[in-house]
Amino acid sequence: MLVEATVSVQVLDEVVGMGSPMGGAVRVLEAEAIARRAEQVLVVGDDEDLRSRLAADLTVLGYRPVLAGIREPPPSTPPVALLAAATGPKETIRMAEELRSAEGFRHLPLVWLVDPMDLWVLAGREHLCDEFVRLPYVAEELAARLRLLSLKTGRDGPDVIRRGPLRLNTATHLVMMDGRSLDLTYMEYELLKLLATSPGRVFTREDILARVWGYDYFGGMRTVDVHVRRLRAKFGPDHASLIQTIRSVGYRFAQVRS
Amino acid sequence: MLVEATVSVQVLDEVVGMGSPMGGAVRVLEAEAIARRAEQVLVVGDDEDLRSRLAADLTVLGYRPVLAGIREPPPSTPPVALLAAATGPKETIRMAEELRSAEGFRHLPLVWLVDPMDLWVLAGREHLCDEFVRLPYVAEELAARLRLLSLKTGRDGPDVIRRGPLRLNTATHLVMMDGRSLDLTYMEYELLKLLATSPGRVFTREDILARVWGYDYFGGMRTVDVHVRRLRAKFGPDHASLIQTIRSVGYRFAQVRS
DNA sequence: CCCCGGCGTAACGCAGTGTTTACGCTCCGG
DNA sequence: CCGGAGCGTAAACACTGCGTTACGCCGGGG
Repeated sequence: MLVEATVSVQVLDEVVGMGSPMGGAVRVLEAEAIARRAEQVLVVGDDEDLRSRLAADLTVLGYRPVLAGIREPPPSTPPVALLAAATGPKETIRMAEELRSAEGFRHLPLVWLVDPMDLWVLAGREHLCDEFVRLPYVAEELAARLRLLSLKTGRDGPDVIRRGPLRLNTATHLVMMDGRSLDLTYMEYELLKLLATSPGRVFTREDILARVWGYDYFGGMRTVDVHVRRLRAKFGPDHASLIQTIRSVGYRFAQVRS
Repeated sequence: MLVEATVSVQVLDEVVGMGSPMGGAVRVLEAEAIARRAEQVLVVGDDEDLRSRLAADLTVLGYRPVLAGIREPPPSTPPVALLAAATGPKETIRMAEELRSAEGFRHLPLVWLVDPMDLWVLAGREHLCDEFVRLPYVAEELAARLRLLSLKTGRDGPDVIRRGPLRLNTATHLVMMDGRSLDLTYMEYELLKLLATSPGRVFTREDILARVWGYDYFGGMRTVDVHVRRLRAKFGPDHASLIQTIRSVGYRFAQVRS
């Protein structure tokens, strides 16, 4: 499983690496399909017809659909979920809320399938929806949106955080920069994980000390500075600025385009 | 065009300045002024028909479209751009690459308008596309995607204070004016945050010193003046009047439509 | 026992910021 | 028309906060 995932990333990077005209694009799609053969997509909803069509299309696109009804708990934790409700937008909202409040699915990116007439329900509910597709959907659009979503959320799976040149596998504690693995100590890893899980967000030294060192920790603030410096040193000069200093406030992980 | 804009600003300032009773003519001008304050959207491309339809829909949706051809440089730097090409996807790619390599537009979020037949061009070009809309587009979908995009790029959300052309993200400490990011120092940021959280309310220098510099602070009042000046300088001549001086009283943030 | 990696603390210098001062302009009342 | 209060502006000054280095403690493994 781990080996498969690694191979996938490499193949995808190579494919993305070359810019290509029309003929190449087809090859890109095929190669991508092969690369992603292990990637699961959760399809949840009560619209049997839509669900089965999605399953078929996803299979062609190289994903592995995992079907679930609206009341049954999802059988596994795929990196992304499609919400397909026949009973209308109210049911979609309910499913989204339920998934977001369920342990293990809190950060699962949600893709809504929405009738154009029901688009109004999204207003003010953007926190429940990471992406949406207009019905009737087009398979190519679905594929493109899933690709964009995977780039934007920076997650290659439930355990892998991707931020620009950085890969952080929270399951194996493996950290990679530009494909080279970084040897981080425990505190360095925890600090980086905190910052990288919320790119752009500013953390004060108090925040960091409390959340990494523990709420009962009592020590100097400069501890954080020094650990940030050690991280930046291991990042190398090209990527030292991935962690930015906000003077008189704290630190933040840079907002990088994936 | 330039004259219109100038007039609008003057009228707005007057209207804001006094609590004003107004006749019909003033109302019209005020509406223009409000429109000027609305969030700008750059519409660039060679599809005249699509461009004008987008302009009309965006206006209805409360945005302010800024049109540009494919060869002319954009007249300003709005926070988001729509790419509308009639000559097909190759032109869209060219436009995206050009904008991304142009100084000042490097981080401009790009929304592609794509024919379903041309969706393949997106594969491997995700770095040139932050969002896309399938043609023929639906106005409600466009609105929803623009909203989602501004959430994801941090231009809107629960932590963002929106005041006219100003965006103050308290989570990332990022401050934007008309889509351009402002580089503020800590005191400048805190001062602006205080004023902007209560637009229209007048703060005396004592108020400001106590709430920004601390109740135990003891120093000259002119400190506030100097920091206000630096803020206005960074706002630029067009927006310097966002912070208004109330002679013999103090300062206040202008009341603008957010 | 010693060695060594991981971690916390202290000290120092510099760049970036905040503060003070000085001067000129504008507005307004006499 | 004059004078003063209030404010804008620029520049000099003072200092804080951060990066950086060095050092010492602690715990685990050889």
